[in-house]
Amino acid sequence: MSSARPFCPVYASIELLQEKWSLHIVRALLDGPLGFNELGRAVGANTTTLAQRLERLEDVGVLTRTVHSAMPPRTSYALTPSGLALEDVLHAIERWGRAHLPASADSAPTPTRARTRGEAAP
Amino acid sequence: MSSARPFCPVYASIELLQEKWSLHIVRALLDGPLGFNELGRAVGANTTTLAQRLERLEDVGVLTRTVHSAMPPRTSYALTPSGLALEDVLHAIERWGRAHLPASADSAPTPTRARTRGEAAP
DNA sequence: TCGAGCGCTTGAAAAAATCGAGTACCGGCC
DNA sequence: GGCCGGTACTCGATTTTTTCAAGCGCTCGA
Repeated sequence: MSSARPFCPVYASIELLQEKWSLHIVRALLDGPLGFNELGRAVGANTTTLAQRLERLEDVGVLTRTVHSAMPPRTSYALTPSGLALEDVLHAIERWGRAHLPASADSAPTPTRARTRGEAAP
Repeated sequence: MSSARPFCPVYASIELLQEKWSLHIVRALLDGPLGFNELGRAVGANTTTLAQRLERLEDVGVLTRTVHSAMPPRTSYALTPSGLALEDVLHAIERWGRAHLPASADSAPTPTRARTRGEAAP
């Protein structure tokens, strides 16, 4: 097995996906493109971090930013094929979460859409 | 403001896995149980965060801490079935990383060992 | 005998995320 | 017309998270 590798794609992927909100962002975008604030509300992130994360995700080619009109501001963020491929990861996480997380309740009809962010006490 | 917080397992999973080092820890442990410092070196984390993360991961039932001897300190951390189930997630990430991450872009920190750490510009 | 290693804690510093307000303009309500 | 709330983001200040550095009690290998 290679030991002295200067670049490990797995390590790098983890580092990327582990940044706060990146997975949430991808998840939200799997349902279709969204605008900036729209996205922010969907995942529950603040605008500052969101902008940072979006820039990074665009950088690595996970999503694209499309400006429809400068003023009035109208932008939309959409996943690239690369970002779409992250669906597998999200799916694996989803499966795991449903199977192995505190089974406090599962009768929620609307699991998605995290409006109010919050630290849910289990 | 009736907080209709249905508790979304997917959201919670992401929040958990997104904490720094947690995925790295699980990945390292997939190869077999490790001791505290051993694990720390394997993933490249500092002891403070590591202890924190391990406690949390033990809390949610992803891994178990086994103390073999108290005073020559000897402890080992191993994945539970639940933690082992995260292999799917890691696998998905690995596949994605290999397929979609540019082999020469983005400043990836060193994988596990080698290299002097601490490169972030102020 | 002596230093190195074990597992982990503490307190302070650095890095990252969050809050809150602000920019420049549009569309709807009345 | 006049006012509110929405759009996409940025800047400065605060809070949270992660890291650094050192150390504890003890034991093993050289």
